[in-house]
Amino acid sequence: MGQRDRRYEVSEAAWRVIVREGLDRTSMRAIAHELACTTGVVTHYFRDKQDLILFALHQVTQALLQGMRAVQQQPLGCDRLVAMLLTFLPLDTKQRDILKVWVAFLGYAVGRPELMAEHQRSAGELRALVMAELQALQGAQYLRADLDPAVEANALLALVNGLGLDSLIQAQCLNLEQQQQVVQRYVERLQ
Amino acid sequence: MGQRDRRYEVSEAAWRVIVREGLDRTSMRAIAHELACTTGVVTHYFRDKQDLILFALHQVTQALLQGMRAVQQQPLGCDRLVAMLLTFLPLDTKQRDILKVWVAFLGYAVGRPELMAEHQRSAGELRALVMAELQALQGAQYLRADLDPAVEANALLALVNGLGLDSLIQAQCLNLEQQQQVVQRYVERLQ
DNA sequence: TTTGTTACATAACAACTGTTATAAGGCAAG
DNA sequence: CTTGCCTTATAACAGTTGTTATGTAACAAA
Repeated sequence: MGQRDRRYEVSEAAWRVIVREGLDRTSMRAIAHELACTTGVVTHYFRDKQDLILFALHQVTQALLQGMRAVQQQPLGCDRLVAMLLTFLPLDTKQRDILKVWVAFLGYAVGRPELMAEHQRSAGELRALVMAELQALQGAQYLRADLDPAVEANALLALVNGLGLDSLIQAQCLNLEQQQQVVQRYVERLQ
Repeated sequence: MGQRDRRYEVSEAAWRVIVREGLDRTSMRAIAHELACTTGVVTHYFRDKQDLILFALHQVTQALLQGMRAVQQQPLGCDRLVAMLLTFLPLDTKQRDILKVWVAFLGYAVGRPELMAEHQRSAGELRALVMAELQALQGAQYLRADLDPAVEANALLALVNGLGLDSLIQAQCLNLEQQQQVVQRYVERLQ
């Protein structure tokens, strides 16, 4: 087991504590306890707590990007775009946890410009992917030529972000099927 | 100056600290310092810190509801619905701060079911308002009769929530005019 | 004036925080 | 074996946290 893997283990332990107890209760000692070891391990693989936080936040971005890239295996088409967008909805426990950690970090970034900048970069990468998808669909005549890919990419991401958030809050919201329909219909209107 | 007002002053001081420094750095002492007094004031008007947090969170909900109810003065129509939805977008500094505090609290509520339930109640009230508006518009033949008000209310709120969030992250996102257009177009499709 | 309530200040408490230094064991290379 | 590195444990540090108790003015009611 390399040191790389150990870093991931610490980060994943941090995730579990964040999801279960909240980010502010995720102390070095709590992470170590989750990993069933002492704080010596945590401090050995991460300089600072901020170092750990940034690593864990980066993991969130990677998880989201990985989910989106996975559906790029499918053949080009509007269904692929929809599938890509549905990646953001918390359909299983894992994606639900990803969203929870993401929200926790976003709230934590309020009043912290350097962390908010990290979110900005992350959102930029995701938007670029969706925008490229839209342009590809436009080029293949799947979508109308008069719409602005940048605007639509933002709108679509905002929509799925909002839907995912509502799911997290569990505001007696739409079930997953209904959420998928909402996204589906929005995409259909772009055709 | 009654005791009610003093409670609001403390809560507003807490808001300012949250926006400027982040929720986790918003300690009793920081709030007192922001109010230019000692912690005795804070502890005198709030039993717990949780008591203070819940009050401040409730203030966020009230601020959002107040903004939505204000536009209900306008004559019924699709423009009123759009105006109601635009309430959630951070067009000025105050609404931007409201959104920041809201996001901070939402992230803080991860791993805290009782706080998440408060968000749930808040979201429920907002959704009820939008849903009532949709039903009124349907009754007046402004909107198509075949669409489900509950689904559309959720979708619309998700859209504006997502747009507002993107604005907060400042992800080189759409400017306010473009965001308004996105909402406007979505509503037009419901007609 | 006396009394009692409200409003605020001060100080101390134990618990917890991130950080750091030091030490001990595991294990491969020489 | 010895040497040195990697990993982990332990302990202590100074600072911050929420909470609580106590003290002290201000001020209205009696």
